[in-house]
Parts: sequence; structure tokens; C-alpha cells
Amino acid sequence: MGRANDEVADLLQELADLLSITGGEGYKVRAYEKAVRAVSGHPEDVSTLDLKGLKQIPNVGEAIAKKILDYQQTGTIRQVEALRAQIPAGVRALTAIPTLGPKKAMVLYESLQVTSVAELATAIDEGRVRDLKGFGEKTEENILHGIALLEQSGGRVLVDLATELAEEVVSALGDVAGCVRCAHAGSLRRMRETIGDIDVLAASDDPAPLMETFVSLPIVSEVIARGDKKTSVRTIKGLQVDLRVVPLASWGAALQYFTGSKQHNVHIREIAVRAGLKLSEYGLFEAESGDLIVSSTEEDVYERLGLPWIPPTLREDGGEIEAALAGELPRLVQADDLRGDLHSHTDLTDGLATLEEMVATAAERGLEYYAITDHAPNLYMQRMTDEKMLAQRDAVRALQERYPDMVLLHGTELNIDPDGGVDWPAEFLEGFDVCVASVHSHFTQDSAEMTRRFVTACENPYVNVIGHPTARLIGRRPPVEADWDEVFRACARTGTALEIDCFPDRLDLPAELIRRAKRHGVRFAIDSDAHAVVHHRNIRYGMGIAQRGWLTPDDVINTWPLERLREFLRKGR
DNA sequence: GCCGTTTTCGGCCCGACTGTTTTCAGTCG
Repeated sequence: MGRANDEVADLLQELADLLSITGGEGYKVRAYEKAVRAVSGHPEDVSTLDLKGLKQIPNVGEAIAKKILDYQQTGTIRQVEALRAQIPAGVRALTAIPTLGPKKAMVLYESLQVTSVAELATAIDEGRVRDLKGFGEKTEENILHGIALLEQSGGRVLVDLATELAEEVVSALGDVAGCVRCAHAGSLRRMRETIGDIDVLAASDDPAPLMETFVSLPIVSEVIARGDKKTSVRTIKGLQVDLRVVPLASWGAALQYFTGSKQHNVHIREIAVRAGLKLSEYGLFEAESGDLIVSSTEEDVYERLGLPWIPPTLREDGGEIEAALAGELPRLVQADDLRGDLHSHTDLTDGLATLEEMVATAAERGLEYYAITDHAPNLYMQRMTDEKMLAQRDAVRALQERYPDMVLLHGTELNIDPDGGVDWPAEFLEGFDVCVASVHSHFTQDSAEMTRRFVTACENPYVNVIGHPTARLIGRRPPVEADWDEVFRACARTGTALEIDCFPDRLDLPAELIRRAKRHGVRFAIDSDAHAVVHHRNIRYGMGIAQRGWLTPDDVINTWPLERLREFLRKGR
């Protein structure tokens, strides 16, 4: 599910971008952008809906519904094709540079014929940009900085896109005759925050049909290398995918080898060498005789080296091998451990689904408790009021009667203002079951101010969870600067949890900071921050980050039974 | 382009910030 929705959403987003570049009406552009969110978050597959069904999607009316019908018939939207002919793709790409929007992109195109990020960098170097109307030296500086930021992400993609792609490849190859096993390995199996390429491993005695199917996949745009053991392709989205085929007997050793990380494997092989052994992707061998010892499962390989199986999310040579040798590997938190979700939105603010729909989805997840935490009034664009919030609380309490097995918590996502204050006074905050508090503005405060801001928020007796703490958007906005150890001390001292926001472009708190915070005794909440029914599935990505942060169930407050959680939420009040 | 107890027209999210400006446009959340 969702692929057609994603493609339509991409096309509508492109339409919105191209319209804004060509100076289209702002309201029209925003209407398309609203439709993008609605379509991508819509639970039904838009390729199966007729005009009537499409128009029932919020923010999709007659005109956009017909464009989706156009997509169903032609695989594209003709108006998008027409605009593409008018505006080179590179011009749209310019707007990915932070601080450079559609208006400036159009000026650059019309007056300097700039059609790519590289050409823009050259034009700045040659001093041709600063004299354009609306541009200046500072603008040039900001653009160059933006380009550098863009390049830092270095062609890596977000983990959700990589996961979907990998699952598609694995599913297609799994159906090929002779394929005994197939799985993805590499950084995606280790659940890194972003993915540079995808490694797929298959077991078969007859690789040829696998390779043939692989290079014929519709997502393949270019075959980089092709052999009978390994084939590499580039997808139409520019991501490299490697397929490695091994005999079934080598599966465990190969999976271990191709999962990495490189540093982890180097360390493991050193252990093998010291034991008079040799480890490769084909198995663990006696060094002298070359006799095979084990190779069929990862567990066998690790065990023969005197180690327990090490979860892939820990394999970074960051102390996991030492811990394994000492028998001190953590029992990592996993999806089944979660009893609740403490951060979600409805269409009362910027969510797409109704309260009823979100609660129903939480119930399907089998949660024991679920918090609705819509935005508080200081995020002005959401137009929250005391009255609306109290009315929602009544609705939540009423809805509770239909869910005897799940406790509904009424909460809010507060805004931490530059001084560390939040939207409401104590009297009003007291009425909530749980309060998340997040930074949504003034991202560029210096480290000292930002640190004070977080510490003050933690000291508020009603703030339970700091939402998406670094406020980063991967590839788009850097994390805020703070003295994190100071912040972590404040969290531990005040009983304030840090969120692990599961959105693929947030994954915030990042894994390294999770590990650091854990050392201070901080607790965490692994939350969907869902704004739509489909966002509940993002939990898997946040779970990967939590594991990379070495978290156990005891570290995560929403794995706790409700009574223990409630005690924590009281913050000693 | 969407929407509706302002219902087929006339509204539509509001404010901060930045850098370019001589009063404001563009970008962002």
C-alpha cells in the first residue's frame, strides 16, 4: 500500500513547486500542498478510487481528483509534464537549497539562465549573483552555506525510502525460481539514520535468473556492474543497489559480512585471527587447513568466536564486542515492548485524521494507552484555543467508553518559547494527563541560551517529555546547538523524558545523543508523532534509533505499565 | 484549488526573521 499514493503526492508536490516558481497564485499552490499531505497520508490506495472516492479525500476536490484520474490512465499528470517542458528540473532543484525559494530560483533562471546547483555556485564565484535585484553579498553567503548543507547529506536517502525500495527488491527476488533465501543487509539492516546504498543478499545455487530479474526491475535505470556473484544497479532515484548471491550453506557468514559495519567486521576478524581462524563471507575456517567450521547462521559464527549473537543495530564497533565478550550486551527494546504512544495529532490542529480514526489505529496497534497531544496556541498557525482544547478533552473522555482495553490520555504538545516558558500557566496545564514540549521556533539561539531554554522547560513540573529535542530535519535543517550534557542532567534531575521521534526525517533524538543521555540516567519516550493513520508505522524507524542508542525496555517510559508511567508523569508533584 | 451554520462566492494560517531595501519581498515554520 501507498506506492501509488506516494507517486501521486510527488507529482502534486512538483506541480505546487512549479506553479510557485512560475508565479502561480499562492492559494492555488497551498491547495496542492494540502492535497499532497492528504494523499500521502490517505489509508486507501488512490489508484483504486473513482472520482467520487477521490473527492472524499480531504482537500481533494474536483480538479485534483481529475488529475489523479489522469495519473491512473497515463501514469503521470499532463499539466506537470507541460510545466516540466517550461521549467528545467534543475531550477526546481535550486529550491532545495535552504534560504532559496521559488522567487529567487526564477530570478536566477531568467536573468542568469542558472539551471543547476553547480551552475549557481559558479555564478556566485564569478560575482554575477550579488547584483541581481533582491540579492546581495549576504544572500550569496547564505546560498553557499545552504549548498554545503545540502552536500553534507551526500546523496544519502531517508530510511523509509530505502526500506520500501529494499522490501520491493527482496520481494521480487524471493519469487525467482531457485532463490532459497533473500534479505537486505548493510546499513539498512543496522538501521542507520540515512542510507547511502542498499545491499541485498540472496541464497541460490543458480544465480543467473536472480541477476536477470534484478537488472530487469522497473526501478533500475542503469546497470553499473554485472557478474554471477554480484550485480550493482542504480535506481531511477539515483540510489545504488548491490545484489550478492551465495550458496545457502554460506548464508550466515555472508549475512554477517554484508551487514557490517566495516569496523565491526575488522574487529571480529581480528578475534578470529587470534583464535587461529579465518572469517570471510563464505564462512569461518581453520586458518592452516582451510577447513570450514561454520557458515550457515550468524549465531553459529558468533558462537564459535566465543560471542553471543550481536544485534545488527549495535554493530558499529562502538563497544558492542567488548560488551558481548563480557556477557553484558543490553536486552534491546523492541516494538513488542511498547505499551503506549505519548505523542500524536488529530485534524484539530495539523493532523490529517480525526480523533476517532487515530484512536482506532492506536487500538489496532494493540496499545494499552494512547495520548492525543495536539499543538498548543503559541504555534499560531494552528489556531488552538483553550475552548477547543477543553472540548477535545470531553471528546476524548467520551470516546474512552468504546475502548475498554486502552486508556486514552489527553495531552498537548507545548511550544518552548525562547526563555523556556510554555503556552499555558500551571492551572491549565494541570488538566492534562501528559505534556510534550518542543522547540518550534528560534532555532538559531546560541548554545548557552538554548541550554537554559531546555533546562527551564525541564524544570516546569508539568512538562513530561521534550519533543524531537534537536529539532533537526535530516538534510534540511541542522540540529539546534546546546550543551547536551547539561540538558541531560536537567532531564534526569527533574524526571523529564526525552523523545525519540519516529519520523524518518527527524529520528530525533539521534542515536549518539541517546547513548550519552542514557549515561546520565535519562528516560525516553519512543513516539510516533503521528499526524496521520499511516504514520503509526514509522515506529519501526524510531525503534532502530533507540536500539542504536543501546536502550532497554526499562529506559523507555512507554514500555512501562500505566501505573508506573503515571507515577513518572507526576514528576513528584 | 478547496471549502461551506459566511454554502456556489469570497475567503483562505499568522508572525518572525533576514536582507534588501527606502517601505518591503522572500523564506520559513
